[in-house]
Amino acid sequence: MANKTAPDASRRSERSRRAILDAALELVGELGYPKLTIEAIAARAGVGKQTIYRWWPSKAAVLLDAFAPDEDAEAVGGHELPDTGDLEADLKLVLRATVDEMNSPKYDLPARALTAEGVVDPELGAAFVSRLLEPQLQLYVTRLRAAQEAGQVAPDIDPRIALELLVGPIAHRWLLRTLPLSHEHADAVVEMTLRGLTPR
Amino acid sequence: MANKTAPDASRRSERSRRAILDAALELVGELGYPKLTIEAIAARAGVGKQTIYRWWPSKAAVLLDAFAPDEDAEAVGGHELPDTGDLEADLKLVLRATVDEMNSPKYDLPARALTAEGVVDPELGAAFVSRLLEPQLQLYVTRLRAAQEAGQVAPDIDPRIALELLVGPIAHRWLLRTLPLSHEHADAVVEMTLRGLTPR
Amino acid sequence: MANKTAPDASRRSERSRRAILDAALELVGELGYPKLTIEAIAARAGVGKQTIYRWWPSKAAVLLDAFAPDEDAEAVGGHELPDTGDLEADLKLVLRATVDEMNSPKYDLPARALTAEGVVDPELGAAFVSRLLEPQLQLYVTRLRAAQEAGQVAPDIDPRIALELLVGPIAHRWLLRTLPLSHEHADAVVEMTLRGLTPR
Amino acid sequence: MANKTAPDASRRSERSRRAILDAALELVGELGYPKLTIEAIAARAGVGKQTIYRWWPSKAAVLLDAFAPDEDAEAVGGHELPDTGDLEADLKLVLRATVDEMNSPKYDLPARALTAEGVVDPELGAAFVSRLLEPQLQLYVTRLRAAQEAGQVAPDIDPRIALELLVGPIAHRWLLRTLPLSHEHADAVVEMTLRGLTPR
DNA sequence: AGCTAATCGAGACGGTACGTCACGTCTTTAG
DNA sequence: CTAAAGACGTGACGTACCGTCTCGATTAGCT
Repeated sequence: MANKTAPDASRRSERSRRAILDAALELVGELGYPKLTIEAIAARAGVGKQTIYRWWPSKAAVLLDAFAPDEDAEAVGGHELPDTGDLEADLKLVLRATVDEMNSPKYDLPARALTAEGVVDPELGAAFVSRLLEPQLQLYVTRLRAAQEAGQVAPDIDPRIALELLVGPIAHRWLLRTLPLSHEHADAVVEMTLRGLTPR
Repeated sequence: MANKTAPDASRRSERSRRAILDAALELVGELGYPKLTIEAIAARAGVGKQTIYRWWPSKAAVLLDAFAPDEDAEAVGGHELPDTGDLEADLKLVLRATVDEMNSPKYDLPARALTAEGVVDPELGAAFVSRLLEPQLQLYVTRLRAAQEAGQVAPDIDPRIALELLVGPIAHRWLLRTLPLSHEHADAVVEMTLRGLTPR
Repeated sequence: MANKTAPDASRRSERSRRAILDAALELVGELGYPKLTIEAIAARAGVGKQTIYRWWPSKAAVLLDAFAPDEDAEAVGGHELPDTGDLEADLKLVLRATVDEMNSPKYDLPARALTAEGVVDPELGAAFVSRLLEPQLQLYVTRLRAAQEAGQVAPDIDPRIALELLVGPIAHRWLLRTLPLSHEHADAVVEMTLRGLTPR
Repeated sequence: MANKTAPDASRRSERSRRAILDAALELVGELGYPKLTIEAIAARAGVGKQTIYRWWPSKAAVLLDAFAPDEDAEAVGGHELPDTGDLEADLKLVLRATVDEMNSPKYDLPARALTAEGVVDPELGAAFVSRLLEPQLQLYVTRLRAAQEAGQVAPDIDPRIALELLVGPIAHRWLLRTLPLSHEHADAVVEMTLRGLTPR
């Protein structure tokens, strides 16, 4: 029961909403997240500050909306992973694409900002994960299950953990900048994940 | 030629340094990182603001110093990983300990704060990695090489990547809170990393 | 030619008008004039803001209407001053009543607010004077002229100035709060005005 | 006991104080009191807003300081009324000067603003009266007492009331704008006050 | 052992952004 | 078609911290 006299969403100005979201994306690119201010977003969007505060609780939330695919827009850049029958090749393809994305400033900057904020603000983090990350991860689960049915992956493997072995190392390098991300690295992660360390 | 009139470190007040570091740690626990302010640290430490600005470039740097083991102090809770000859057991032991640490608020809060800040501020991130993270990761490299020599790990495995398969998934869950961290999860990661996904 | 699309007074809602005026009076008592807002009046009156803006140019104007006797209503608490033939007694009676009014919070607060606003806003001031003050002052003129005809006041006296000698000192104390208003003070003003300072 | 952690007045910047006071006076002349904002004063003075809020509770208080003679500066435009032995002439001189002052925009605007604010804000009103008005009024008391000793004023006259008969009517016209202020009016007030209304 | 220069606690300063409030205008919805 | 409701752009509010800058009052470390 919202007792905060919630605003009437049906009267909301779509014009302003878009302007705010666009301005936020532009500015995060120009200034970086820490220097991004609500006042600047409002100014750039030609909007009153209150219009931002009315609809979003924080600049992170604005950015999340700005960055997230529009609700209805089907899928997040495709709603399934490729399945050529060759699991290793398919995973390499996808992880290489991920690496490319993370290496492109257009994606990198806002994504880092949101991720960092989510690390520290659990509420935002939850939103980030459920709206952006989890749908992506489910694609891996689906693909891995298909591989399992095709006998290419051992039946006792938990696809959730498997996915983490693939994605975790990439995310680690990306977020912490321990070593550069590269196609070679992505390939190595896929190969090692599929085969394991132990000699056979 | 440092024309910034660098302060004379020999005259530095150890008393103030400790008070600042302690205050920073206390406050990050009480308020969380975003509400942590230099003014509050100064007030809590009974110190002038300038004394902080003289010695640290940002609140993140203060926190890094506060959180980091004292320079020379012999490493970060031990300078090697256990080596009982049983690689799987040893790794489980270590990763379970890591999980426990991440589940304890005393470690979790400041560590998240620093990590998040490092995600977004490359300079701080580099310091964080080289002072805190990398030394830890090197321990894995060392242990894995030992296992390689003992024939428990295939000779063509790159220990750096291997370590990422182990640590990446844990870090992923910790930072993004996709799913809870647990001993079971740590064990599963170790097992899957060692064996790989492919049926054998 | 009024091109401001003047509202059609014949369609005006009397219900809303009264509610607004009542709300304004209530609120000025509760909050004082500076904290009185149009939004609060609208809310209290259960009225849209536009309904206020349509009919009044400012909150001061609302308050003026709220405070003023209804247009045609027979004058401002009686349309003449008493005339018992004893000028001094009559004036004391009237000024004592004025003092009492000014000492009663119900009158004091909105009257001060309006007066203060009129001091600073000439337009409102003019309205205030012509609608509320001047009719009152004319009563003094009338009474003084009667006294003049009865030979109780010297024929060369300008009743307008005389009235100011009576009313000015009371208003001075009231508005500037130099010293408290009292019946004794009112009496002293009447006596001194009638007799003058010079020994006779 | 000030528990608001009062600022340390000895460290106060005289430079900023003057700039603020000057800016306030300038701006009240340019914009009028209601449009005078603290932000504008700060901007014009080249000063942070906090520096104003640190030392003054309201824009009215700033203006009071700006308008008031500097504390120590001896007197408020002279510390006594003229005494030529001719009371009537002396009073006319003084009241005519007062009228001139009130008719000059340079004095009129800020003085009205302060007076109006004092009418509505008792705290400010008290400061206004005790710092600016009362010292002036005391000069009348002194002059009238001298006249009393010289036998030009009846001994039972209360100089305080007498002064109000002189000043009240002028203030009344000034503040309420009932009729214009003029030398003739001032003269008439003096004459009528001295002689009274009653025929002699 | 005293001098002297740096650091220290303190906090005022010019700023920027915050999040809130009210303004006066405009649009949408229910009677 | 009016009027309630309230979202909107605007702009000021008063507060919180920023990072810089004086201030004495301790401290050192070097004569």
